[in-house]
Amino acid sequence: MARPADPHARSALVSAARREFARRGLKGARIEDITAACGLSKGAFYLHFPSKEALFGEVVGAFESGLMEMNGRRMARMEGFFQTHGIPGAQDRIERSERYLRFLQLEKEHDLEALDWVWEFRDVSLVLTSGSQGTEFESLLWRVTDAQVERISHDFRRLQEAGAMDPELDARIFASIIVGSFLLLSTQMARLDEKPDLNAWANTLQRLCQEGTRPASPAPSKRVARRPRAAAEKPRKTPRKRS
Amino acid sequence: MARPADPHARSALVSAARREFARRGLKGARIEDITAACGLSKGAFYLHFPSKEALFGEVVGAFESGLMEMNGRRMARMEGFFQTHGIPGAQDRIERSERYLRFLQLEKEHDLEALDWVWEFRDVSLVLTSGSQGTEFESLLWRVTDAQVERISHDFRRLQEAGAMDPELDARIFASIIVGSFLLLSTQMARLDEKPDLNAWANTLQRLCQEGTRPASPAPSKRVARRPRAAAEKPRKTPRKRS
DNA sequence: GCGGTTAATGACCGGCGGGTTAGGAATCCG
DNA sequence: CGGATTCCTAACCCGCCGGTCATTAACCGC
Repeated sequence: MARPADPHARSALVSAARREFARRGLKGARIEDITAACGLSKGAFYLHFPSKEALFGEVVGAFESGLMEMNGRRMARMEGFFQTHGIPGAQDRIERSERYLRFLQLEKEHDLEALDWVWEFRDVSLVLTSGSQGTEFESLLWRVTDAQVERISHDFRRLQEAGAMDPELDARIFASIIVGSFLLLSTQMARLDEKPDLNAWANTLQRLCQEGTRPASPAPSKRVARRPRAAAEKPRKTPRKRS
Repeated sequence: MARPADPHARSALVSAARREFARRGLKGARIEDITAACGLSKGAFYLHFPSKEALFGEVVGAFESGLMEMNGRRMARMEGFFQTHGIPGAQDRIERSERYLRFLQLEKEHDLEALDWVWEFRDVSLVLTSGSQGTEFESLLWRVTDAQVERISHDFRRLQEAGAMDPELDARIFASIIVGSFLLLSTQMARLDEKPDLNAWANTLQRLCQEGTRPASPAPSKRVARRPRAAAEKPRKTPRKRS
C-alpha cells in the first residue's frame, strides 16, 4: 500500500500562492515562499502544478468564467425583461413607472452580484489589475472590461432610442466611466480586510447614472440645447416632477 | 582632451526604456534590450543610470510631481474662485448662474489639463496601473488616486453644505467613482496611437456628475428619497496602507 | 605619433530562482 | 521485518540577467 497523499496539500498551495501573488505579484512570487508557507518542500509544488503560472491560471480561470457567466445571465435576464415589459422610455422616466423601477432594481441586483464575486476574488483581481503587465494574463482584464463596456453601451443605446436616456451622450464613454468605477473599486477592495458597503456604492453609482443621463426636456428647449447647457437648464427650472 | 560623450545617449536610453517598460513591464524589461534598441552596449547603460528602476524613478517622478503640482494649483485656483465668488449654492444650480457656469468651466479646464498630462505619460501610467505590483512604485498610484479622492470629496462636501449637491450622497464614494473613471481612461490611452477626444470624455463625465448630484426636490419627494439613501450614509472604511 | 583623458565595449561573474531527481519517508500487506 | 508502492524532500543543476571591469575607442594638445 502506497503512502497516502496529503489531502490538504493542493488547496494549501493554492491559498498560499494566492497570498504571495497578492503580495508580490505573479512574477515576484517565489515557489520557495509558497511552499514554505504550507510547510512543504519546493519539489512538492510540482506534484500538483506544472508552474506557478499554471496555478494562477486555474484560479483566474474560475474568476473569469464566473464573471462571463454572470454577464451572460445578466444579458439574458435583461433581454427577458425587455421582451416582457418593453424598453422603458421617456415617459417611464418622468413617471418613474413600475417597469422603470423594476429595471433599476434588476440592474442593481446584477451589479451587486458581480461585486460580490469580485470581493471573493479580490486578491486575484488585484494581480490582474496591477500586476498582469508582461504576463500571459495581461489581456484578460481587457477582455473582461471590454465585454462590460460592450454590454453597457448596447443597453444604453437601446434606452436612448426609447427616449429614456439623453441621446447626446456617447454610449461608449458613458460605459467606460461605469466600468472604470468598478475597476477602481475592485482594486480598492484588495486593500480591505472587511467587506465594504457594496450596496451604498452601487446606489451612488446608479444614482449618478440615472440622474446624469436624463434626456433633455421637450422639443423647443432641446434645440437650444445645442449650445451650452445653460440655455437648456433655464426651462428645466420649471418642471418639478421629481416625485 | 577626453572623448566627448554622445549627447543623445541619455535621452535615447530613456526613450527606449520607456518603450520596453510599456511593453514588458518594469520587471520584464531587460537592460540588454533597452541598450540594443539604442545601438549601445549593455555597460553603457550604467554610465547614465545605476539601474533600470532608477531610470524609471526619474521618469515617474516627473510625472507624479507634475500631477501633484497641478492638483495644488487646482486647489489654489478653486479656493481663489470660492473666495471671490462664494460657493455656488442650490439657487445657482437652479438658475445656472454665471458663477456656477464659471465653476463648471474651471473644473473642466483642470480635468483636461490633467488628462493632457496623462496622455503625455501614458506609457508611464500604464506601468503604474498594470505593472507596479511588487515594485517600489506600487504605492505611488495609491498616493495619486488618494490625493484626488481627497480633493474631490472635500470640494463635494463644501458644495453639499452650500446646497449645490445632493446632501445624501457619500462624498468619498462619489469621488472614487470619478477617480476610477480617470483611471480606466488612463489605462485605455496606453493602448491608443492617437489621442482620443478628451474634451468629449470630460464633457460626458461632467454632465453625469452635475446632473447626477442635483439636490433632491422639495419635501414630499424628499421623504421618499430618504429610504434608499440610508445605506449610502454608512462611513466608508479607509483602505489600509500596504507595507 | 605619443600621452592623457573620458566614453564606450563586451566578455565575464555570480546570485537568483525555476525546475529536476535520487533518495528518504510513510503506509500497508504478507 | 522486508518488500512494494507512492508521496515528499532537499541537494543539485543550469539558464537568465543585472552588474562589473579590463580593454578598446575617440578625442585633443603637444
